[in-house]
Amino acid sequence: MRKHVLLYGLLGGVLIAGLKLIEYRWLVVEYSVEIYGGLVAAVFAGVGIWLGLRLTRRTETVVVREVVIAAPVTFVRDQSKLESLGITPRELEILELIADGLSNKEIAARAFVSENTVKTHSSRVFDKLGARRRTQAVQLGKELRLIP
Amino acid sequence: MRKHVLLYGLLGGVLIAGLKLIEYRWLVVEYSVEIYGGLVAAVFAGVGIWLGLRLTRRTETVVVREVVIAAPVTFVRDQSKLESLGITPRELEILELIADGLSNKEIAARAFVSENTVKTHSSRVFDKLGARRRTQAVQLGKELRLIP
DNA sequence: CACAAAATCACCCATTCGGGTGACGCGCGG
DNA sequence: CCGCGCGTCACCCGAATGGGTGATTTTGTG
Repeated sequence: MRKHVLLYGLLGGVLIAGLKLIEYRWLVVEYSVEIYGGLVAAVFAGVGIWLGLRLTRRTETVVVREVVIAAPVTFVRDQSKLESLGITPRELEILELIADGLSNKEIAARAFVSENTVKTHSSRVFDKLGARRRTQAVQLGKELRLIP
Repeated sequence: MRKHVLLYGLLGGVLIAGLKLIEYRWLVVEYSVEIYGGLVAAVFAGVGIWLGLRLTRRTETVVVREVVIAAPVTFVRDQSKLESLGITPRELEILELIADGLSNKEIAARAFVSENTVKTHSSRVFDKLGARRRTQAVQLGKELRLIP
């Protein structure tokens, strides 16, 4: 920065000196003062632009901040698969309870229905999932993103 | 950019005109040509700098890239829990197959052992996990990071 | 209201599962 | 060499599970 200012001053001095020299030689007598002014203007404008570029050279800082997004534990149920399989809300609920490792009896107690009802729901959901065992139903349910 | 160039040209024209005017009024007769040149130089240097600034204005770009680091599919078995529970490799293997939704018979076929052996292993692993059903064992196994 | 889908419950039967017990062989470390 | 842990296998029994059928009630929608 300071270096540039000094350089600018020095350059200016040299130019002034040069102009002075030119002036007394032939420019003034040969050409009009407009030419002289234009020349000076052009030179200084050029120097000005150059200086402007120098002074404002700003390295384009690209800050790349890598942010680790919160673990995608955000379970989203695949509603479309749920519909395409024709699994009802109640059946899904039973499936979730099965996945929690509960027995039919425990599920019945928790869902306020009879054990037979739980069996019916589970049978239906197994059928829709193509599962033969509850463990398989759980495995498929997780794989198909029906349960967390 | 083009706008700036046009503006610069226009400004230059106006200045030239102004100078022309000044020239015929009093500047030339009152002051030396050095003053005149200096004035022109100063004006154009200023304009040049301004133009330089305009043309090179560069906004500091901060790019924030949100990167999802390696999905937490990196399952690491909790060896310590495995040891503290006294679960043997074979038992763990059976547990994994149970988690895959296989029946004891299927597991027996896959592990090249009799169904009775599978039952023994599963019984032991259930006991060590404190599970009463295979679904519960799977649930606990996943929770304890023993199986994926 | 009428109809369909969903939810509820029951019963039967075969299979699977879980729990318990006992036994045998193998390899390793005291 | 002997004991122990591990893996293997067998048998029994009761409970849980699944598979099938049928029926009633509830609920939502046209």
